[in-house]
Amino acid sequence: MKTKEVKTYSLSEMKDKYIGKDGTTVRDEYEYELSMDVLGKMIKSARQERKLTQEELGRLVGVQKAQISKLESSANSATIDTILKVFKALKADINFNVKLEDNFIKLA
Amino acid sequence: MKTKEVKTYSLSEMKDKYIGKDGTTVRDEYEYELSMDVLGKMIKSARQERKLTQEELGRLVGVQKAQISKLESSANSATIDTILKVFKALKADINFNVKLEDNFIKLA
DNA sequence: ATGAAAGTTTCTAAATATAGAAACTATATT
DNA sequence: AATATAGTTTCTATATTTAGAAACTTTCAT
Repeated sequence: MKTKEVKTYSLSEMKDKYIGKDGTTVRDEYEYELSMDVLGKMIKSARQERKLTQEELGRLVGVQKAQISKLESSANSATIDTILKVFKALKADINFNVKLEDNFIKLA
Repeated sequence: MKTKEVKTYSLSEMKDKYIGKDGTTVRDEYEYELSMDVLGKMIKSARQERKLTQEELGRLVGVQKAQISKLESSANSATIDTILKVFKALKADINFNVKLEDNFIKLA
């Protein structure tokens, strides 16, 4: 997998952007640009919110803790299937959207 | 890849849910549950909005038209890398979020 | 400082995705 | 109906991901 150095934000940094509103955080409504990097961090963050160790999450997913570690550190580019399996085990919903940019020019 | 039969909506069906607001559609703000199925349909829909054939998109991504066809029909579970490559070629931003469900019970 | 628990890395094997090429099918257009 | 264009499927090869197991390292509590 080819990787590129990009400015990253820690999850907590990103989550700090949330606006507290009578108890419920809007945090989970915050949108992230899709990347394996952020996805891995989201898995870790969700696992921690569930108070699970990598081994426990592994058991829920049906894999070794080593797999969870690899996913969280985005050691490689996971398949959609794998991502879904993990979030399902965490009882988390993952939603997305696509937005076309304005600057597209179709060349002949 | 294991698949499951689920009730699906066509992209246009889904997009019909948008609320028109002075010219600009809110359509692109609509959120979809992550699945290879929907992802494939989004690629197709975005490609069509760009007025590209599968062959042309293939050229932009750097693959044969057959690959684009496979992705759009979700013949398999793509990797995040592949998904990103395609949306990048389409000059489209893909964002996501994760929401923890309430009904999680950690068993001992 | 020691020990236990949690997380990471490395090795190997197996499964799956990616890819091109070519044949095939479907869709339009005239 | 014939042709061109667009999209799909099949075949084969290669690359990559997934996975377990075990060794290793880090972190944390005492």
